[in-house]
Amino acid sequence: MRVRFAPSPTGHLHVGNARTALFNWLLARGQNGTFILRIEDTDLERSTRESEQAILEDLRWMGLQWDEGIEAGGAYGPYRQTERMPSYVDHTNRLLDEGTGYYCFCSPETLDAHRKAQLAAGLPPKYAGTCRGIPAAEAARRKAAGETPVVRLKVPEGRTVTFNDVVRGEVTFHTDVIGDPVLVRSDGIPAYNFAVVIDDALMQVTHVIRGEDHISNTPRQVLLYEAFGYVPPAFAHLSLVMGPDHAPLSKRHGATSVKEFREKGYLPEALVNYLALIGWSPGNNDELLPADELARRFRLENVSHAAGVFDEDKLAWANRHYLKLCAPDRLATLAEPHLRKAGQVVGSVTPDTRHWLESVLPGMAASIDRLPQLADRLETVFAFNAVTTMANADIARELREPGATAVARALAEELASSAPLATKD
RNA sequence: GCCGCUAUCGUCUAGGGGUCAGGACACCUGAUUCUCAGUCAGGAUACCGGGGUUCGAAUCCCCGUAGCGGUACCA
Repeated sequence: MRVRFAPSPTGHLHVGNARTALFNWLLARGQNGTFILRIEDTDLERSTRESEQAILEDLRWMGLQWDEGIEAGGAYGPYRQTERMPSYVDHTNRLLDEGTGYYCFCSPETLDAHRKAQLAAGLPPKYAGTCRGIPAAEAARRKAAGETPVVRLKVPEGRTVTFNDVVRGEVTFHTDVIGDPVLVRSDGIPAYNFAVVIDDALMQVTHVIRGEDHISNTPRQVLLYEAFGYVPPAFAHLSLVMGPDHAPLSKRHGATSVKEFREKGYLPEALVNYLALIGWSPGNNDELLPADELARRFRLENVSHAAGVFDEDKLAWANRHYLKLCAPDRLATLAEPHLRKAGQVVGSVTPDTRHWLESVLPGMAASIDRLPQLADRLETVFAFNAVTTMANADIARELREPGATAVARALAEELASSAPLATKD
């Protein structure tokens, strides 16, 4: 089994995409498969290396190691689409030679006018097929004369395309509602539908697990597999992650990227566990399980068909759970940037400070939702003022009770007999 | 508009022809000799609507409705 996650490097990793990556990873890990990471950077205007790096960093942070792909290498590279042009050119020529692909010289304006007219007439706005019949010789002459055509796929008329979706079952589309898709743009860069098919086929991907937004593209892709004589992989379309209002989760709902959740102080294992619970259940009424156990139980067939609402409260609940399991030294490491941000840690951390943090943080971590709240807890220690505290009548009365005095005395003795804290700063 | 996908508590879900429709988050109540958090014990809340099939439908079928996706030289 070979699966892949193929993000476009056009921004940070959205939790919805992170979930898609996770489901791929879970399947690969659980079934002893190979998890491939491919970068789909054919949108030249929006793709950046910075985004690519950010996505890689987020995936690593979540612990979703890939076996093959960008930076990891492998026998099916390169793993960045813009570096795979020779394959695309080769496949374009095959289609052109066979006549299943053809040059289209229609201008964007013409296309746009036609689309609007179709819409106005209440018809599906598909490409009219104007350039389907242009002879090869004429196309060659026009190209030589400087025109820059796109290459389209000739979608067969009057038939049906069916594929079996692992999560949804059989899905059928009629080719009459599919316009001839653009395979190669006028600048020679392949379009999504074309590049994915070639890459997935050449990389021997066996299961294409991706977002539901690609379900309508699938028949076009199946047609391409047919045109090339390749065996289509199994498809599995995951429903989308929504906001509380059932609109796709976006910035206006608050945090949406893995990076933001990391900065808000969620542990990677909490995010991973929670994300796995949207649209899937480990069974047995279990919810909080380590990633390897999730992978062991994961079945694509059990993934929900319906979109799920992202619930940060439940994420926080998972985070509380993992915060309690967090080892002291790791907790100190994770907390440090947040304490630093709160001004509680300044300069380099001395072994004494480190030791103190490791001993005091775990107790506090038991009652917080997120890492930054550790600073709030610590604040009660740093900001304690005996004078103002005793000025509070209720507290003063409370502390004068016999029981309280005994406790205070015992604490003072305990403190006096233990090693003093470092006081040099 | 057209095509496609989807529909169990507020939310994530289990289940799936005969169940007290189960769990979790959130919420409410009580306990934990004050409070907060935690923890523990309880509680309230759901099968989108209408038709069919059937002895029996939340479950199967059809229609409707709603949400989402697509209908790009974005992916």
